[in-house]
Amino acid sequence: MNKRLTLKDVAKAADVHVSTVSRALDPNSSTSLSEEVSNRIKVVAKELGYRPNRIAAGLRTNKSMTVGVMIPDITNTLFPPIVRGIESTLEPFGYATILVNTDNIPERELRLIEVLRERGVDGIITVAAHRNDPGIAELIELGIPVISLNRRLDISTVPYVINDDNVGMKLLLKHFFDLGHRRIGHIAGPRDLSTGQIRAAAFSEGCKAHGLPDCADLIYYSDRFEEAEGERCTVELLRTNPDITALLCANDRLAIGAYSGIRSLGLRVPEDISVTGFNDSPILESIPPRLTTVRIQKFEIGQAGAKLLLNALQGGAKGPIGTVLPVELIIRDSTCAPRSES
Amino acid sequence: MNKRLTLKDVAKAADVHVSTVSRALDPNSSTSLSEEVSNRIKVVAKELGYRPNRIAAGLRTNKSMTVGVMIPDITNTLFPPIVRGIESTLEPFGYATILVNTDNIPERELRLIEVLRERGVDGIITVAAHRNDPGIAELIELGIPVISLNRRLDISTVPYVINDDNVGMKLLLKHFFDLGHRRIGHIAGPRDLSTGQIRAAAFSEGCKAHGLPDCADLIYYSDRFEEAEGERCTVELLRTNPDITALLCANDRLAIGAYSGIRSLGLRVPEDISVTGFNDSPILESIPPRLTTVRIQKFEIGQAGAKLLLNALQGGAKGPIGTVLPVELIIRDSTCAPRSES
DNA sequence: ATGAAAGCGCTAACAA
DNA sequence: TTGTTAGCGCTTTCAT
Repeated sequence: MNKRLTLKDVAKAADVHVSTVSRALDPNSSTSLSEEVSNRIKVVAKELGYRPNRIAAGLRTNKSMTVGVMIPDITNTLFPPIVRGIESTLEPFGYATILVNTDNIPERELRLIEVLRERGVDGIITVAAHRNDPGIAELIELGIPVISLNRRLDISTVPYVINDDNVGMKLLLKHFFDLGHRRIGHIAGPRDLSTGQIRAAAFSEGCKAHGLPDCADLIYYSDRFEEAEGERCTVELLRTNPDITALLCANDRLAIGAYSGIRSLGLRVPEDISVTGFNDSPILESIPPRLTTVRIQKFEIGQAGAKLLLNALQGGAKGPIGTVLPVELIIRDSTCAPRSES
Repeated sequence: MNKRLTLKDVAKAADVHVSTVSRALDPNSSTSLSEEVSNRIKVVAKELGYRPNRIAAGLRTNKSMTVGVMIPDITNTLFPPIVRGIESTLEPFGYATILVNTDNIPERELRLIEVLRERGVDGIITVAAHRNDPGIAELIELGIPVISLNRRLDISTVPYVINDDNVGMKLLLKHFFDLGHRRIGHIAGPRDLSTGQIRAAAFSEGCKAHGLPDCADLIYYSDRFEEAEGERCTVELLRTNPDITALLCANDRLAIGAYSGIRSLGLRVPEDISVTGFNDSPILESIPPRLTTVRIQKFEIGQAGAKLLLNALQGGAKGPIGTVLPVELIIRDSTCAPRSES
C-alpha cells in the first residue's frame, strides 16, 4: 500500500520547488518556465507515475472537474442513452460525472442536490426537472451552472435542450387526421412536467388547426408517466367518450398502458382504437401491435446538454437558452383508419 | 451568488471556535462536548443552512465519500438495474457514485481508473472486469477496495458477486436433455471474461454428466457479447455440424444473433434448432419466439456488491471473497423437442 | 470541555 | 525564470 505520490515527491526527485512542478505540469500555466526544467520535471513525474490529486487542487481552485447528472431512474430505458451522451462528451474534457436517481420525488431531489453540492460539482445537468423546481431555482441563485435536458423549467433562465414536442404532436395528429379520425383523445403527461404540458398544449392547438371541435374534455391528465396511469386514464376517457377512435398518448409508457385499458374494455388496437406514443423506446419494435410513435434523439440530447454545460463552465460566450432537437414520425401497426360507422 | 458558508461562519455566529463546531457536527466525534454548546451549534448551523464541504474534509481525512462504478456501457440493458442497486444501497450511507463506461476497452479502462483515483474515490465497484485485469490488480496493490460484480477475476484476492453461471447452464442443459436433444452446441462468450469461461466449462461438464460424447468441437467462442458475433458463430457452427438440434448461447444477445444466423441458413427456431440465452433481458418477452433463458438477479447483484464495499470501507470483519446469487430457469417458446429423424 | 495550531496537496500571489 | 509563502475548509493532536 504505497502512499500516493504528491507534488512534493516529484519536486524532491527533480530537485526543484513544488510550485515549479505545479507550473510545469499545468498545461495552461501562464507563467514562463524554461523548456529544459519543464521537460525534466515532466519526465520525472511520468517516471514516478505521479498523478495529481484533484481533490486538493479543487479545494484551492474551487473547481472539482466533476459534474452532477440527475435523472429520475437509470432503469427507465429513456435515460441510459442520454447519460451516455453526457458522459462521452464530458469525459474528454476531464470531467467526471456523479449520477443520482431522483425517482421524480421532490424531497429526494432536494437532498440529492445537496449531495452534489457537498461534492463541489462544477455544474449540474438535470433530466429530472419539474416545471417549477425549487431546488434548481436555488442552484441558479447560487450561480451554479445548470442545464435541463428533455424537460424545461417555467423560469426562463435555465438553459434547456428538448425534443420538438410540439412538432412531434402535430405530426401524430396529422397522421390521425389523414387516416380519417375525427374523435381523438389525449392521455396527457403530468401537469408539472414540461413534456406533459407542452404536448397537451400542442394537442389542443393541433385540434383547432384541423378544425376539430373543442377537445378540452378529451384530454385526461396522468399523474405519472407510467403504464398503470396510462391504463387508468384510458379506461376513464373511453368510458366517458365511447365514440373516440384514436388515442394520442403523451409517451410510450402511457401508450402501452392504453393497450391494456382498451383491451380491458373488450376493444382492439388498432381496429377499434388507434394508439400512438412518444419517445420510441427500444422495446416497442417487439410489443404487438408495434406502436406508432415519435422518435426523439436521446444520445444527442445528452451530447448537446454536455456541450452547453462545458460552454458555461469555460465561461465562453453565453450559449442559447433553448435548443430544440428535431423529431421523426415512426408509423407502425398501432394506427389505422377508423371503422366506417355504416 | 452568495459565497458558500464555511465552518468559520458558523463558529462566528455561535461564538465558538471552528474546531468546536467541527466536533459538534461530527456524529461520531469521540471528544466530549457539553450538550448545551453542542445543541446550540447544531441549531445555528441549521439556521444558517450550513453544508459541509466534503472536498475539504476529504483532503484532511483521505476519505471522499465517493465510490467509482465501472461498467462496460450503461446503454446495455443488463447494467442499469445493477447500477441502481449499487446507488440505492450506497446513498443512504452518504456515498455518491461516479459512473464511467469502459466499452470493454482495456486502455479506456486503465484511463478511467486514473480518473477515479484522481478524484480520490474510496473504493471501486467494477462490472467490467476482465479475468486478467492489470488495472484492477494495481488498485488492489495500492490497497484501494475493489469489488467485482457479474464477473470475477482470475486473481483470487478481489471479492466478487456473481450469478450462478454454473447452475444456470446445467439447468438449460438438463432442459434440452429432457426434451430429447442429444446434439447440442454452445456459442460461448469471450474467453477473457469469466462469464464466458465459467459458462463454457459448465457446458462441457454438463455434457459429460449427461453421458453426451465429447463436445469440445461443438463450442464456438465469440469475441464479444454481441448479436453480430452470435450470428457469425452460429453460422460457422451449424455449417460444420449440421446435425445439431439445440444451441445453448452464453447470453441473450448472442442468442438473438443466433436467431438471425439460423434463419439465414433457412432453418426455423425452435422447430429445427432450439435456442437458449442467459440473463433474461427485458426485451425478450416480446421478440418472437420468446427466448428460453436463465434469469439472473440484477438489482440484487448491485446491492450485494455495494454492501460488500461498505463493509470493506468501514473496516469491518472481512466479508466473503465470493458471493454467488441463485438463478432461475425461464422456459419460453424458443425450445422444443427435436424433430424425429424418421 | 473548549481553544490553538498544524497540516492534508495543491495553486497563486508575491518576491527575488 | 524560479522560490517563498499563504491559504482553500476541514479534522485532529496538543494545550489549556
